[in-house]
Amino acid sequence: MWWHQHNLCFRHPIEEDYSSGDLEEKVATIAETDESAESEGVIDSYKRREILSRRPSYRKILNELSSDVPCVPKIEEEISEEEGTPPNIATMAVPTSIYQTSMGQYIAIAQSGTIQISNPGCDGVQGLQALTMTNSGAPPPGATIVRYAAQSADGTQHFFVPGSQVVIQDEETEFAPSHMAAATGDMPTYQIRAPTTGLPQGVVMAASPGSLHSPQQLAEEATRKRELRLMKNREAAKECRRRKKEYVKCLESRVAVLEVQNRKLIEELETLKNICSLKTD
DNA sequence: AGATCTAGCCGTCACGTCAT
DNA sequence: ATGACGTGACGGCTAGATCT
Repeated sequence: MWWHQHNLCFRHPIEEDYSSGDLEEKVATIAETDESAESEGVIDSYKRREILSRRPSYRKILNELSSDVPCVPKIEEEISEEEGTPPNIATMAVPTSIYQTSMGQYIAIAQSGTIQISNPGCDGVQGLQALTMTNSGAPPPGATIVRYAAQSADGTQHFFVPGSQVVIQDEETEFAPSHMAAATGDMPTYQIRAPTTGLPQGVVMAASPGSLHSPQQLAEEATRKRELRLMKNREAAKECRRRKKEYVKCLESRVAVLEVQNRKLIEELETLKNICSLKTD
């Protein structure tokens, strides 16, 4: 596979990643026809899809690179799989679930119901922020208001918690009673609710699939599932793009390093040549 | 100033891979 | 077999640059 070779090669994306002869032939054919097709403004997207599939994840590729070259940083694995509990969380209450947000923050949900948020970039307890669950209040039915002692608020954040629920940062504290918003000052409010983004905020689908009977309920369930899938895919796409950027940056830095090495080797060669010519004279 | 181009980002779809 | 996940492709949107 091309990323196993120790020489860097940038190729048209359509050419990437195919080592089997059959596929290479296909790729070559497609790559050639691609140009002509593009000139005609016609691209066989079906064939292209066929060729473009089976590409390993950027994480895999980059980690392959990093195993070859120690200076290449590895892309972080999911904390639940490889990294384990972040150190600044491990020192606190024993969590039952740990999640990572798209902002890189860790959320630990303890058995007691306590939610802890930590910023991986911060040291020790500084990066850990406590959440207080206040289930008894005026918030909409089914939604749990979570007060989050944030140190800095930078836009809306969605956190995923067990049971296909979502923790949603409410910048305007629109679902918190005004007196609560006043009491929390600048602290943003968070809600835990079902990910029904297509439905009005605060509406929670309570029915389980097994208890659905009417066509309307089935339709609602289907909509809910679709919304959930879209939301997850949205997040996945963001993460994928982030990894891709990281991957490209890594390749660029490798190019820079290899160019320097190449220059040095050329200089060395010239020096040796000069020495040889002097000796022969 | 308005039109056009370009690059970058995002959401969605389709599809392959992997784990269960 | 099936669901979750990762990623390429595509189209829409936007901001900045360039052209007329």
